This record gives sequence, C-alpha cells and structure tokens, in this order.
Amino acid sequence: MKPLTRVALERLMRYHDYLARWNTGSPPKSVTSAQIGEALAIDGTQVRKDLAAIGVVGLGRVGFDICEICRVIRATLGFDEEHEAIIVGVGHLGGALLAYQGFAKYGFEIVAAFDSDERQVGTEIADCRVRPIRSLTPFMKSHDVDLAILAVPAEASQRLADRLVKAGVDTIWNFAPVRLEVPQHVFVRNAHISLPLSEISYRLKRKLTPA
Amino acid sequence: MKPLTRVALERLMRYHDYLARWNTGSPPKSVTSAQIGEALAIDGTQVRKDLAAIGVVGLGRVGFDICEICRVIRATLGFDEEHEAIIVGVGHLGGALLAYQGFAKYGFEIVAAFDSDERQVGTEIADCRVRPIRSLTPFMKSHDVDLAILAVPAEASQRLADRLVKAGVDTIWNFAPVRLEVPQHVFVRNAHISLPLSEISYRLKRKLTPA
DNA sequence: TAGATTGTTAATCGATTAACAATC
DNA sequence: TAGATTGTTAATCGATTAACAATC
Repeated sequence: MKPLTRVALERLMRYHDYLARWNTGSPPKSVTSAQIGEALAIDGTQVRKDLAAIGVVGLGRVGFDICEICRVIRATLGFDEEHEAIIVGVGHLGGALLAYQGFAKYGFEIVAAFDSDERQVGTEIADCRVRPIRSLTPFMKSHDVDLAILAVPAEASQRLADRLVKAGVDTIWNFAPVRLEVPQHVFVRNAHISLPLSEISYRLKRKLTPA
Repeated sequence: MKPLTRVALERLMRYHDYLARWNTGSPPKSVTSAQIGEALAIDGTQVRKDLAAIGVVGLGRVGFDICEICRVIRATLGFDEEHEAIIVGVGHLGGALLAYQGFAKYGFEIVAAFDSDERQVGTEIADCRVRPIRSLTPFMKSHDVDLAILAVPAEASQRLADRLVKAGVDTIWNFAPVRLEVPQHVFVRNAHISLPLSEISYRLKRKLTPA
C-alpha cells in the first residue's frame, strides 16, 4: 500500500479528533461523509476517499460507524503505540510543550527534558525535572526514546541535533526555523511556529491594498 | 495578479529567513537559485518561479541580489507594515507566544493579553500585563487590533471567537483543535500544535512494521 | 567566446472535485 | 419501492519537475 501523504494524515487526525470529542456522547453511532466534511470544511468525496484508503467501509443510506472510524484511524496512525519523547530546550516554547497535556492521547509521553541553561536545570515542570544537556547521552543509554522535540534557539539547533543523532535519536520534531543537516536515516519534521504569519501578514496587506 | 498560495507564501518566508540570517555577514551579495534550493531542500526551478512571481529578476551567470530578494519578499508579504496583535488565553502556550520575541521581525507587536482565569489577571509576562476578558471590548474600542491569537482550551474557543468577532477582530490565529464558525469576512488560520504528530506517529509505526 | 545561470515552456505528478452507478 | 449515501471512475485543477533556449 502506498504510504499516506502528510496532508492525508493530518485530515485523518482531524477526523479522529472531531469524532472522538463527539464519540463520548450518547445516541449517534453513525456519521455520513457529508457531516464530517461540513464540520471540518472538507469535501465529502475527500472524506470517503480517505476512509476507503485506510479500509473503513460505510453503509449505503446510513454512513460510517463512528467508533470504527476512530479505531481504524488510531490503528493506522499508530496512536495506540506508546512512545517516549524527550524535550531539548526548556525555554518558553519548550516549557509550554512540556506542560501541554495533549500529546498523551496520541501515545506520546514526555519522559525527560534537557536544557543547557544552568538556571533551568533542576527545576520541575509538569512533574518533569529539567536535566543538564550533558546527561543526555547517559539518559539515552537507559531509555528507549522514540522522539526528540527540539525547541532551542536557531543558532544552537544544528549543534544539538548532532548530539541527539549521536545519542541515537532518529526522529526529531524541530521548532527552530532552520533546516537541520542529519544522516539519511533520521527523520526531521519542521514546525516553525511563525510560518503561518506569512499568510496572515499577506492577507492583511492585501486587505489594505486590494488588487 | 493571482494571489499567492499558502505554500508559496511559506516558501517565500523561508527564503527570507534564510537570506536575512546570511545577509548580515559581509561579502556575498548574490545567491543562485540552486544555492537557496539546496539549503532549504527545494527545487531550484521552484525558487526561480517563486522569485519571478513577486517580480525579482536575476542575472544570467550571476544569480539574484540577496538584498533585493529580502526587500521584495518583505514588501510582498507585508512584513514592513506594523500590526497590533492581542493574545487571548495566557496558558502555557499563550504565555510562550507572548514571551516569544520572534514575531516583531514580521511586523507584529503584541499589545495586550487577556485571560479569564482571575489568578492570571494582573500578572505581567514580557512587559505585558494580563487583563481580564471583560476588558476586551473596551480595549478594542481604543486600539486598532489587526490580529487576535487565540490560545484557549478547545471548549472555550468558539465562545471566545464569537466575542472577538463581536469586538471587531477579523483575523484570528487559532491554536485550538476546533474549526471556528465565523462570519464570511473573518479570516481564521488554524495552527493546532499536535497536527504534525500524525506524520511522526505514522512513520514510527511504519518503521516498526515495514510494508 | 565559453560556460553557467536565468526565465519559461512543456511534461509530469498528485490532489481535489464532479459525476454517477451500486448499494442499502 | 424510493431515496439517500457509499464507492469509484473520470475530469479538473494546481503544484512540481524536467528541459532548454536566452542571457549575461
């Protein structure tokens, strides 16, 4: 089976979140592609294709079983696997990510946080003690870390990525606005927080000076 | 001229950030599309097309003028306009966004922060006093706010979006994993922080069980 | 002049949307 | 049966990549 594209994966996650919130309620057991589509501003045909792609089959005149959609999405995306993650860089953003409770429902648990700033080291955020960077390699030896969340300043990001890779990390979620040089086997997902401002700024400008 | 697409805008922003960092240095005044492309893992043809689309012309055998690229991107995306932004919801994420100094270089200044939690109100983050939600409408009357950054829990997001719209906001940067219902004239840019986890989780799963 | 790089057209690729027969 | 919804094929659309003449 051809791997799912990034946009398809994000749509699946949105279906999941939308239906999971709805799921807890009582009666409605089914949902149509049109309903999902309308709620999320996605074409109904697209919804049906996405569900077909992961093997969810619907019922004519009825729609799809909500529980089944959620279950299959969770299985396909791997939300039921338990993953250990670490955070490197406990500044404002890193601290916020550490305190954020929302990753757990996708199977990710943050097991450690590291920072080079001596003033941060030893403090505790969300029951997680901040450790010095130098303890990274020993820590990795005794833990099976699947993901490193890198939230350090741009200048430091490459250096720390190198360290992470050397310590055995092969998946990095990078919040610095820098493309990291890493070996082939390492997967880097960039998520620079400012990127959406490009569209926001552009639209504000256009409103000022319409074509 | 046809409006630029979201992906094109994000590429332009990446060119800008990459060259701006480089720009401060000394000698190199020119850059080729291939150089930019290699640095950012983007096809050289794509770079040339993007630059052509905003009216930057290069020189055969030489390349493009770095300063001109930056200048034209800034002008096109509106980074030189001054925009006032407010943050609604000063939890971990909202607080991090408030403290983040990086929006200024795109022309955005955060002029106020609001929260419904009485314990937050009155505290000061990054020289910005946190105000009670009820002061939102009066504040808007005396300020020209271009952007509201919405960083509240999912359950509260629609209610606060309604309030923002009523107070006159017409651009919202929404960090809650919820599609907001807003009038036609309001632009909402969603940026749910967890979305990239769909791809990360999927790839981790596939590594465990390769096709 | 020779050679590298732009600018642009054509080809490819993939994603989205429209249409509609099959199904319940 | 009638009507709504799925599942799937075809058409459209847009984005990316390849090719190459024009340019410096």
